[in-house]
Amino acid sequence: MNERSSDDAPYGDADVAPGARTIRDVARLAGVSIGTVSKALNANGRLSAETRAKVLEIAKAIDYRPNDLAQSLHRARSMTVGILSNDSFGRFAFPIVEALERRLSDHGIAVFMCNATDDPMRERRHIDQLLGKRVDGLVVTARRADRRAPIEPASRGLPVVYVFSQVESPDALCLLPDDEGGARLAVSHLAALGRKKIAHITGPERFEAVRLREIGWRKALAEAGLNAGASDCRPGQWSEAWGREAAQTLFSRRRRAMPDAIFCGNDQIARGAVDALREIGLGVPDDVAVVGFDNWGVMTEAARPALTSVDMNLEVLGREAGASLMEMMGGRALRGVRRLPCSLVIRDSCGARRRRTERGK
Amino acid sequence: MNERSSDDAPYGDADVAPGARTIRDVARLAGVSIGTVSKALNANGRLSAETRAKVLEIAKAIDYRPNDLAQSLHRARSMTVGILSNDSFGRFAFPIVEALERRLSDHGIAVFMCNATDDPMRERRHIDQLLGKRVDGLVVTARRADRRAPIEPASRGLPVVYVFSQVESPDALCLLPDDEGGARLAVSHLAALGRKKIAHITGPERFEAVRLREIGWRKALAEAGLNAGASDCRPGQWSEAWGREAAQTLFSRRRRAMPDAIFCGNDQIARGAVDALREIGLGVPDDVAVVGFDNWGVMTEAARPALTSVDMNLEVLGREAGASLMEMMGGRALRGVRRLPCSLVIRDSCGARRRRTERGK
DNA sequence: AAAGAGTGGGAAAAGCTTTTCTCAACCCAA
DNA sequence: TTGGGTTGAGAAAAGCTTTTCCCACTCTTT
Repeated sequence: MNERSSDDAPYGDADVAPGARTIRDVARLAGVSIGTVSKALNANGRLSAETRAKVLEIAKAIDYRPNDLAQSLHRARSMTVGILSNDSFGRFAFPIVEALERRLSDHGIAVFMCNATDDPMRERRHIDQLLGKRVDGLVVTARRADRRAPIEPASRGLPVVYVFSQVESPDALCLLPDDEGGARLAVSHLAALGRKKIAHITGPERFEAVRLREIGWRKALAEAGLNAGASDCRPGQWSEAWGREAAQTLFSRRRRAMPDAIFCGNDQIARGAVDALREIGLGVPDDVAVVGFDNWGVMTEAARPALTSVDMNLEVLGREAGASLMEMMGGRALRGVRRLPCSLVIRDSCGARRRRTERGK
Repeated sequence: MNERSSDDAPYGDADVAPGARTIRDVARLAGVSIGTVSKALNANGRLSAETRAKVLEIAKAIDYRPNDLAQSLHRARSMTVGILSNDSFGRFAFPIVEALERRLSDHGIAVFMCNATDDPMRERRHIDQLLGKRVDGLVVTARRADRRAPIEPASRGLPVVYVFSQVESPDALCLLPDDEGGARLAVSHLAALGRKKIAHITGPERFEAVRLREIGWRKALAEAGLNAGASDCRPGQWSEAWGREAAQTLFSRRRRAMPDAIFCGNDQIARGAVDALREIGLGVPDDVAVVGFDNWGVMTEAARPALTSVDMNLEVLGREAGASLMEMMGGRALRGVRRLPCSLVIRDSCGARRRRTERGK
């Protein structure tokens, strides 16, 4: 216990210069060269077990951590990517970005977050900054009505993935939810439950998502042998107020022309609709079934009854974006538009759930 | 036009090696040394105007961008900070993070986004990663019921700011909204409008914010010479359902004991309350005034009537966090708990707005 | 015309790693 | 005893900038 052993030296902070420890500190304390330290830490060259152990011990004792900047400089890969959001990160971008960050950070890749808020100058500055930092890839995300122009550096060979946003160039890789498919899912479900007259209240038509969801609605109606009344599709706003207003209009018709189901373009509209129906005195789902879109918990759970809704599986979108980006960073060239499937989350507003007749068991 | 001029050489991509251009490429094409290029780009040493112009021209032509990794390595400042979020970035963290990012990126500082989702292992990994990347500072944010343990590397001299989250150590700098003050603002406002019996429906008591808002409510009542009935404070859940339920209970009392105002712990509760009141047949704000907390647009605008609500000014919080972090990175030591003021956003549910009697003009 | 001052640009070090190449020492066998 | 093979570790270059120091050249002045 008293002999000269590795326990003798505590290697306190006093032994190393202030600031972060460098490989030099380890080398000096271990009495070896910096090359040897590097080899020991990376289990790389040929070293005696003793030397290796000694180095590792010291490195741990002084809490040495390799400088990623130097590593990146050396291997010409920074192990970082940038995420550029245009509309500020909102309800939609978040789950995506979160899943993406998780995916990438599991592979040791860190994520720079940049928010351009639709300001081209800021976007330009951010891209410059990211290029300066030598990011290995870029993710561009934004909820936008229209397609955006591709980011410039794509031409420089930097991998770029557009997620939840579509770009004009055919060489870009765009990941999007399958809005049309999601709409079909919802409307087919309603049709399968026996609904005959399914209306559609939705958001502003300048959104591509609105147009695609309407197409899905029409196709599903056609498949089910139903037809869309001339005034059964009501584009408007993404708000509860619009949902209420449109529902009121829809149900101020003569009784025969009233819908027995509404497929809504988002959950806020759907919630407005169920509120209006309740106030009119119609039961949901008994008289009218309602399905929303987005599966946004705050809305679906607070609505009475709880909303059945289409989920865009944004986390999957984020994960796939991460996976695609990593493939591209690995050298593969990906391009084109990929639309990932939505799913339908069934709650009480569509009438598919068996009515609970008893409370207890 | 035909003479030898600087327009002769387009300096196409063919003239430089693949990958990002380096200062060497510029030096070679300009026929000067790399030191000279550096001086020209940084307007630093003594150079002839010609040389400087030539270098700048070439740098621009080949789209040269200094390698931040090398710069950071050299000046031992990475110009990056990490943002560590514990609960996933949610409705609260977003505005903060966004303002923070904007503030920092205006100073050329890039932001690493890390999400630990309350997993200590992930948090540890993220911190290690950030330290490896030699971030100049760290922001920790999270909406949590309880105080968290301080991040470890704080002891190493790395500036850390806790925002929207409080930490046990007195040496830490914590930025928080003034929950108590916000509550007083709301309740004093109601009292000033002549309300005599102001109830409080709020969230789970394990949240410090709930406890502080209750204190604010009590103090404001006392200041106004009102007293809090024994059952006028109702902690519960952060949900609309709870808001409805609590309001129903509150108004199933005998008429004399009914409140004429409710201060709610958040906007969801407030919205549930106004819905319940409407269904009971009580008018808001005529019979009962309601004030929410958070000023969350989705709720305040959709509620009928639109909710008056306390705004925590999260963007200000984010901006201040950025400013504080930069001060700390500049060498100043900041510590302690700073609570930033809330403000009251007046809409229709509190009765302060003049009732619109005419529609047209 | 020569000496001194001033000016413009280059060389080199430093910042931290990784990796390759080289070298010294040791051991074993002939 | 000597030579060859093996092993362990160091030296140095490369990756990209910045900055300091120094040198050579030119212009001015006496």
